[in-house]
Amino acid sequence: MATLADLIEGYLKRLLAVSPRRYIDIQRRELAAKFNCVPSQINYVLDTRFSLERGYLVESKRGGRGYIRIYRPSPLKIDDWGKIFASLDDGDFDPRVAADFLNRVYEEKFISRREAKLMESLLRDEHYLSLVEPEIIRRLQGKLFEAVLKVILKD
Amino acid sequence: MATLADLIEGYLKRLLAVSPRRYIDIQRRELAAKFNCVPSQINYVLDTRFSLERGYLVESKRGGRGYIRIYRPSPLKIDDWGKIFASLDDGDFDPRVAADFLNRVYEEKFISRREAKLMESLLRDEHYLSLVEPEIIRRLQGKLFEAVLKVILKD
DNA sequence: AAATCTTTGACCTTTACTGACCTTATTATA
DNA sequence: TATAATAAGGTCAGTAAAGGTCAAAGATTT
Repeated sequence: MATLADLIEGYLKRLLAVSPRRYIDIQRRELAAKFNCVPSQINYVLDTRFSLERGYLVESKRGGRGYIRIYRPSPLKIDDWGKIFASLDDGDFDPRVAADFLNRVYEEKFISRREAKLMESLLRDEHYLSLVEPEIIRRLQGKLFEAVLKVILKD
Repeated sequence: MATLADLIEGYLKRLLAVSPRRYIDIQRRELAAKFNCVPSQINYVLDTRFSLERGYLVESKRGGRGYIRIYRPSPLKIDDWGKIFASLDDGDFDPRVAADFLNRVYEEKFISRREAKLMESLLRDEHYLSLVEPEIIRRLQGKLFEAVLKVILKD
Protein backbone atom coordinates (compact mmCIF):
# COMPACT_ATOMS: atom_id res chain seq x y z
CA MET A 1 0.00 0.00 0.00
CA ALA A 2 1.06 3.51 0.83
CA THR A 3 0.76 5.50 -2.34
CA LEU A 4 2.35 8.89 -2.60
CA ALA A 5 -1.08 10.38 -2.02
CA ASP A 6 -1.35 8.42 1.23
CA LEU A 7 2.02 9.67 2.40
CA ILE A 8 1.13 13.27 1.71
CA GLU A 9 -2.22 12.82 3.40
CA GLY A 10 -0.56 11.43 6.50
CA TYR A 11 2.00 14.19 6.57
CA LEU A 12 -0.66 16.88 6.40
CA LYS A 13 -2.78 15.23 9.06
CA ARG A 14 0.17 15.05 11.38
CA LEU A 15 0.81 18.72 10.81
CA LEU A 16 -2.82 19.46 11.57
CA ALA A 17 -2.75 17.36 14.71
CA VAL A 18 0.24 19.24 16.03
CA SER A 19 -0.82 22.71 15.00
CA PRO A 20 -1.86 25.06 17.80
CA ARG A 21 -4.37 26.67 15.45
CA ARG A 22 -7.44 25.31 13.76
CA TYR A 23 -5.63 25.26 10.43
CA ILE A 24 -2.28 24.84 8.77
CA ASP A 25 -0.78 26.83 5.93
CA ILE A 26 1.32 25.17 3.29
CA GLN A 27 3.09 26.10 0.08
CA ARG A 28 2.00 23.91 -2.79
CA ARG A 29 5.30 24.07 -4.66
CA GLU A 30 7.37 23.48 -1.57
CA LEU A 31 5.32 20.46 -0.54
CA ALA A 32 5.48 19.03 -4.05
CA ALA A 33 9.24 19.46 -3.99
CA LYS A 34 9.45 17.72 -0.62
CA PHE A 35 7.65 14.69 -2.05
CA ASN A 36 9.24 14.83 -5.48
CA CYS A 37 6.07 15.21 -7.45
CA VAL A 38 4.27 17.71 -9.61
CA PRO A 39 2.32 20.44 -7.81
CA SER A 40 -1.00 19.24 -9.11
CA GLN A 41 -0.48 16.07 -7.13
CA ILE A 42 -1.08 18.19 -4.06
CA ASN A 43 -4.43 19.21 -5.46
CA TYR A 44 -5.25 15.58 -6.04
CA VAL A 45 -4.58 14.82 -2.40
CA LEU A 46 -6.62 17.79 -1.26
CA ASP A 47 -9.52 16.88 -3.52
CA THR A 48 -9.63 13.24 -2.56
CA ARG A 49 -8.56 13.28 1.09
CA PHE A 50 -9.45 16.69 2.47
CA SER A 51 -12.80 17.17 0.84
CA LEU A 52 -15.77 18.90 2.38
CA GLU A 53 -17.47 15.54 2.55
CA ARG A 54 -14.76 14.44 4.89
CA GLY A 55 -15.27 17.48 7.01
CA TYR A 56 -12.26 19.47 5.92
CA LEU A 57 -12.16 22.95 4.58
CA VAL A 58 -9.48 24.19 2.25
CA GLU A 59 -8.90 27.72 1.11
CA SER A 60 -6.06 29.24 -0.85
CA LYS A 61 -4.57 32.34 -2.33
CA ARG A 62 -2.73 32.57 -5.64
CA GLY A 63 0.06 34.84 -6.70
CA GLY A 64 3.06 35.97 -4.72
CA ARG A 65 2.82 35.00 -1.07
CA GLY A 66 0.22 32.52 -2.07
CA TYR A 67 -0.65 29.64 0.22
CA ILE A 68 -3.05 26.80 0.88
CA ARG A 69 -4.83 26.72 4.20
CA ILE A 70 -6.38 23.53 5.52
CA TYR A 71 -8.83 23.68 8.40
CA ARG A 72 -9.39 20.71 10.64
CA PRO A 73 -12.97 19.51 10.90
CA SER A 74 -14.86 21.73 13.27
CA PRO A 75 -16.35 20.35 16.50
CA LEU A 76 -19.86 18.99 16.40
CA LYS A 77 -22.65 21.28 17.48
CA ILE A 78 -26.01 20.30 18.83
CA ASP A 79 -27.43 21.81 15.71
CA ASP A 80 -25.61 19.24 13.55
CA TRP A 81 -27.47 16.39 15.21
CA GLY A 82 -30.70 18.20 14.54
CA LYS A 83 -29.96 18.65 10.88
CA ILE A 84 -29.10 15.02 10.41
CA PHE A 85 -32.28 13.86 12.11
CA ALA A 86 -34.33 16.30 10.10
CA SER A 87 -32.92 14.96 6.84
CA LEU A 88 -33.80 11.44 7.89
CA ASP A 89 -37.49 12.12 7.68
CA ASP A 90 -37.92 14.18 4.55
CA GLY A 91 -36.66 12.56 1.39
CA ASP A 92 -33.27 14.17 0.98
CA PHE A 93 -31.00 11.99 3.03
CA ASP A 94 -27.44 12.36 1.78
CA PRO A 95 -25.09 9.50 2.63
CA ARG A 96 -22.07 11.69 2.15
CA VAL A 97 -23.32 14.19 4.68
CA ALA A 98 -24.09 11.31 7.00
CA ALA A 99 -20.60 9.90 6.53
CA ASP A 100 -19.13 13.29 7.30
CA PHE A 101 -21.25 13.46 10.40
CA LEU A 102 -20.17 9.95 11.43
CA ASN A 103 -16.58 10.91 11.08
CA ARG A 104 -17.05 13.82 13.43
CA VAL A 105 -19.00 11.76 15.91
CA TYR A 106 -16.08 9.36 15.86
CA GLU A 107 -13.48 12.07 16.26
CA GLU A 108 -15.34 13.43 19.23
CA LYS A 109 -15.23 9.98 20.75
CA PHE A 110 -18.95 9.36 20.86
CA ILE A 111 -18.43 6.10 19.03
CA SER A 112 -15.53 3.73 18.48
CA ARG A 113 -13.68 3.35 15.23
CA ARG A 114 -15.32 0.00 14.66
CA GLU A 115 -18.77 1.35 15.33
CA ALA A 116 -18.10 4.12 12.85
CA LYS A 117 -17.11 1.57 10.25
CA LEU A 118 -20.15 -0.53 10.99
CA MET A 119 -22.44 2.39 10.52
CA GLU A 120 -20.61 3.67 7.50
CA SER A 121 -21.01 0.39 5.72
CA LEU A 122 -24.78 0.94 5.73
CA LEU A 123 -24.26 4.07 3.70
CA ARG A 124 -22.68 2.33 0.74
CA ASP A 125 -24.94 1.99 -2.27
CA GLU A 126 -23.43 -1.27 -3.48
CA HIS A 127 -25.37 -3.33 -0.95
CA TYR A 128 -28.69 -2.05 -2.22
CA LEU A 129 -28.13 -1.56 -5.93
CA SER A 130 -29.14 -4.95 -7.21
CA LEU A 131 -32.17 -5.18 -4.95
CA VAL A 132 -34.02 -1.88 -4.85
CA GLU A 133 -34.72 1.14 -7.02
CA PRO A 134 -32.29 4.05 -6.73
CA GLU A 135 -34.88 6.41 -5.19
CA ILE A 136 -35.65 3.87 -2.53
CA ILE A 137 -32.00 3.42 -1.60
CA ARG A 138 -31.75 6.86 0.01
CA ARG A 139 -34.89 6.33 2.03
CA LEU A 140 -33.70 2.96 3.24
CA GLN A 141 -30.30 4.31 4.14
CA GLY A 142 -32.02 7.08 6.05
CA LYS A 143 -34.22 4.65 7.96
CA LEU A 144 -31.37 2.35 8.85
CA PHE A 145 -29.06 5.18 9.77
CA GLU A 146 -31.75 6.50 12.04
CA ALA A 147 -32.14 3.10 13.63
CA VAL A 148 -28.46 2.74 14.44
CA LEU A 149 -28.13 6.33 15.61
CA LYS A 150 -30.92 5.67 18.03
CA VAL A 151 -29.07 2.69 19.39
CA ILE A 152 -26.13 4.96 20.10
CA LEU A 153 -28.24 7.66 21.67
CA LYS A 154 -30.08 5.24 23.92
CA ASP A 155 -26.92 3.69 25.16
CA MET B 1 -5.02 -34.35 -8.84
CA ALA B 2 -3.81 -30.88 -8.19
CA THR B 3 -5.29 -28.25 -10.43
CA LEU B 4 -3.74 -24.87 -10.87
CA ALA B 5 -6.41 -23.47 -8.56
CA ASP B 6 -5.29 -25.96 -5.89
CA LEU B 7 -1.69 -24.90 -6.26
CA ILE B 8 -2.53 -21.24 -5.91
CA GLU B 9 -4.76 -22.02 -2.95
CA GLY B 10 -1.96 -23.88 -1.23
CA TYR B 11 0.54 -21.16 -1.94
CA LEU B 12 -1.71 -18.49 -0.45
CA LYS B 13 -2.47 -20.59 2.61
CA ARG B 14 1.21 -21.13 3.23
CA LEU B 15 1.78 -17.40 2.98
CA LEU B 16 -1.02 -16.83 5.44
CA ALA B 17 0.35 -19.42 7.83
CA VAL B 18 3.70 -17.73 7.87
CA SER B 19 2.53 -14.14 7.96
CA PRO B 20 3.10 -12.27 11.20
CA ARG B 21 -0.07 -10.31 10.55
CA ARG B 22 -3.69 -11.34 10.39
CA TYR B 23 -3.66 -10.91 6.64
CA ILE B 24 -1.51 -11.02 3.55
CA ASP B 25 -1.40 -8.55 0.69
CA ILE B 26 -0.88 -9.73 -2.85
CA GLN B 27 -0.77 -8.23 -6.31
CA ARG B 28 -3.18 -9.97 -8.64
CA ARG B 29 -1.07 -9.46 -11.75
CA GLU B 30 2.12 -10.51 -10.08
CA LEU B 31 0.60 -13.68 -8.70
CA ALA B 32 -0.96 -14.51 -12.05
CA ALA B 33 2.44 -14.05 -13.66
CA LYS B 34 4.05 -16.33 -11.09
CA PHE B 35 1.63 -19.10 -11.96
CA ASN B 36 1.48 -18.35 -15.68
CA CYS B 37 -2.22 -17.76 -15.84
CA VAL B 38 -4.66 -14.96 -16.51
CA PRO B 39 -5.38 -12.58 -13.64
CA SER B 40 -9.01 -13.59 -13.41
CA GLN B 41 -7.86 -17.05 -12.40
CA ILE B 42 -6.84 -15.47 -9.12
CA ASN B 43 -10.39 -14.26 -8.64
CA TYR B 44 -11.63 -17.76 -9.26
CA VAL B 45 -9.39 -19.11 -6.54
CA LEU B 46 -10.46 -16.39 -4.15
CA ASP B 47 -14.14 -16.95 -4.89
CA THR B 48 -14.06 -20.70 -4.54
CA ARG B 49 -11.40 -21.26 -1.85
CA PHE B 50 -11.34 -18.14 0.27
CA SER B 51 -15.02 -17.43 0.64
CA LEU B 52 -16.72 -16.17 3.76
CA GLU B 53 -18.38 -19.55 4.12
CA ARG B 54 -14.96 -21.02 4.56
CA GLY B 55 -14.13 -18.39 7.11
CA TYR B 56 -11.95 -16.17 4.97
CA LEU B 57 -12.31 -12.53 4.20
CA VAL B 58 -10.95 -10.77 1.15
CA GLU B 59 -10.80 -7.08 0.40
CA SER B 60 -9.14 -5.18 -2.40
CA LYS B 61 -8.37 -1.82 -3.86
CA ARG B 62 -8.26 -0.99 -7.56
CA GLY B 63 -6.18 1.56 -9.34
CA GLY B 64 -2.49 2.29 -9.14
CA ARG B 65 -0.86 0.52 -6.21
CA GLY B 66 -3.95 -1.58 -5.86
CA TYR B 67 -3.83 -4.81 -3.88
CA ILE B 68 -5.79 -7.80 -2.68
CA ARG B 69 -5.79 -8.49 1.05
CA ILE B 70 -6.69 -11.90 2.41
CA TYR B 71 -7.49 -12.27 6.10
CA ARG B 72 -6.88 -15.41 8.10
CA PRO B 73 -9.95 -17.52 8.76
CA SER B 74 -12.04 -16.31 11.62
CA PRO B 75 -11.18 -17.87 14.97
CA LEU B 76 -14.88 -18.04 15.78
CA LYS B 77 -15.85 -21.54 16.84
CA ILE B 78 -19.33 -21.75 15.52
CA ASP B 79 -20.53 -24.88 13.83
CA ASP B 80 -23.13 -23.35 11.60
CA TRP B 81 -20.73 -20.72 10.36
CA GLY B 82 -20.87 -21.97 6.81
CA LYS B 83 -24.64 -22.14 6.73
CA ILE B 84 -25.00 -18.60 7.99
CA PHE B 85 -22.73 -17.25 5.34
CA ALA B 86 -24.20 -19.31 2.59
CA SER B 87 -27.59 -17.87 3.43
CA LEU B 88 -26.40 -14.28 3.25
CA ASP B 89 -26.43 -14.06 -0.51
CA ASP B 90 -29.10 -16.43 -1.73
CA GLY B 91 -32.65 -15.75 -0.63
CA ASP B 92 -33.02 -17.76 2.55
CA PHE B 93 -31.45 -15.52 5.11
CA ASP B 94 -33.13 -15.97 8.44
CA PRO B 95 -32.94 -13.00 10.82
CA ARG B 96 -33.66 -15.22 13.80
CA VAL B 97 -30.75 -17.47 13.02
CA ALA B 98 -28.63 -14.39 12.53
CA ALA B 99 -29.76 -12.99 15.86
CA ASP B 100 -28.76 -16.23 17.59
CA PHE B 101 -25.46 -16.06 15.82
CA LEU B 102 -24.97 -12.50 17.03
CA ASN B 103 -25.65 -13.60 20.53
CA ARG B 104 -23.00 -16.27 20.36
CA VAL B 105 -20.52 -13.83 18.91
CA TYR B 106 -21.30 -11.43 21.71
CA GLU B 107 -20.90 -14.12 24.32
CA GLU B 108 -17.55 -15.04 22.89
CA LYS B 109 -16.61 -11.39 23.35
CA PHE B 110 -15.95 -10.72 19.70
CA ILE B 111 -18.26 -7.74 19.76
CA SER B 112 -19.46 -5.31 22.40
CA ARG B 113 -22.97 -5.09 23.68
CA ARG B 114 -23.54 -1.90 21.73
CA GLU B 115 -22.19 -3.39 18.54
CA ALA B 116 -24.53 -6.30 18.98
CA LYS B 117 -27.42 -3.91 19.35
CA LEU B 118 -26.35 -1.95 16.30
CA MET B 119 -26.22 -5.07 14.20
CA GLU B 120 -29.39 -6.46 15.61
CA SER B 121 -31.31 -3.37 14.64
CA LEU B 122 -30.63 -4.17 10.99
CA LEU B 123 -32.51 -7.42 11.41
CA ARG B 124 -35.79 -5.80 12.29
CA ASP B 125 -38.33 -5.82 9.49
CA GLU B 126 -40.01 -2.57 10.53
CA HIS B 127 -37.32 -0.45 8.90
CA TYR B 128 -37.91 -2.04 5.53
CA LEU B 129 -41.61 -2.78 5.46
CA SER B 130 -42.92 0.42 3.95
CA LEU B 131 -40.19 0.61 1.34
CA VAL B 132 -39.54 -2.81 -0.18
CA GLU B 133 -41.30 -6.05 -1.02
CA PRO B 134 -41.25 -8.77 1.64
CA GLU B 135 -39.10 -11.14 -0.40
CA ILE B 136 -36.55 -8.42 -0.90
CA ILE B 137 -36.33 -7.65 2.80
CA ARG B 138 -34.56 -10.93 3.58
CA ARG B 139 -32.06 -10.42 0.81
CA LEU B 140 -31.32 -6.87 1.94
CA GLN B 141 -30.93 -7.95 5.52
CA GLY B 142 -28.56 -10.63 4.35
CA LYS B 143 -26.46 -8.19 2.36
CA LEU B 144 -26.30 -5.65 5.14
CA PHE B 145 -25.59 -8.25 7.78
CA GLU B 146 -22.77 -9.53 5.64
CA ALA B 147 -21.40 -6.01 5.25
CA VAL B 148 -21.29 -5.30 8.98
CA LEU B 149 -19.95 -8.72 9.80
CA LYS B 150 -17.09 -8.11 7.44
CA VAL B 151 -16.23 -4.96 9.33
CA ILE B 152 -15.99 -7.00 12.51
CA LEU B 153 -13.96 -9.75 10.93
CA LYS B 154 -11.40 -7.35 9.54
CA ASP B 155 -10.86 -5.62 12.81
C1' DA C 1 -23.91 -37.97 -21.76
C1' DA C 2 -24.65 -34.69 -18.27
C1' DA C 3 -23.09 -32.13 -14.66
C1' DT C 4 -19.66 -29.76 -12.46
C1' DC C 5 -15.33 -27.61 -11.99
C1' DT C 6 -11.49 -24.99 -14.13
C1' DT C 7 -9.40 -21.76 -17.21
C1' DT C 8 -9.37 -18.04 -20.43
C1' DG C 9 -10.07 -13.48 -22.47
C1' DA C 10 -12.59 -9.45 -23.75
C1' DC C 11 -14.32 -5.54 -21.72
C1' DC C 12 -15.16 -2.46 -17.48
C1' DT C 13 -14.32 0.50 -13.28
C1' DT C 14 -11.46 2.71 -10.03
C1' DT C 15 -7.46 5.17 -8.42
C1' DA C 16 -3.04 7.53 -8.92
C1' DC C 17 -0.25 10.63 -11.23
C1' DT C 18 1.56 14.00 -14.81
C1' DG C 19 1.95 18.08 -17.67
C1' DA C 20 0.35 21.73 -20.51
C1' DC C 21 -2.05 25.72 -20.09
C1' DC C 22 -4.69 29.23 -17.21
C1' DT C 23 -5.66 32.75 -13.44
C1' DT C 24 -4.37 35.76 -9.78
C1' DA C 25 -1.50 38.49 -6.71
C1' DT C 26 2.74 40.73 -5.62
C1' DT C 27 6.95 43.05 -6.75
C1' DA C 28 10.25 45.39 -9.51
C1' DT C 29 11.03 48.85 -12.93
C1' DA C 30 10.58 52.20 -16.77
C1' DT D 1 2.26 55.33 -11.64
C1' DA D 2 1.58 52.18 -15.20
C1' DT D 3 3.24 48.02 -16.57
C1' DA D 4 6.09 44.10 -17.02
C1' DA D 5 8.07 40.30 -14.61
C1' DT D 6 7.64 36.92 -11.29
C1' DA D 7 5.61 33.90 -8.13
C1' DA D 8 2.30 31.65 -6.57
C1' DG D 9 -1.95 28.34 -7.05
C1' DG D 10 -6.03 26.04 -10.25
C1' DT D 11 -7.97 23.07 -13.91
C1' DC D 12 -8.56 19.44 -16.77
C1' DA D 13 -7.71 16.01 -19.86
C1' DG D 14 -4.86 12.25 -20.68
C1' DT D 15 -2.20 8.11 -19.28
C1' DA D 16 -0.98 4.30 -16.55
C1' DA D 17 -1.73 0.92 -13.22
C1' DA D 18 -4.16 -1.67 -10.77
C1' DG D 19 -8.39 -5.00 -9.81
C1' DG D 20 -13.56 -6.83 -11.22
C1' DT D 21 -17.07 -9.23 -14.05
C1' DC D 22 -19.06 -12.46 -16.88
C1' DA D 23 -19.77 -15.59 -20.37
C1' DA D 24 -17.81 -19.04 -23.10
C1' DA D 25 -14.65 -22.74 -23.84
C1' DG D 26 -12.24 -26.69 -22.03
C1' DA D 27 -11.47 -30.45 -18.69
C1' DT D 28 -12.91 -33.70 -15.34
C1' DT D 29 -16.20 -36.43 -12.76
C1' DT D 30 -20.40 -38.88 -12.18
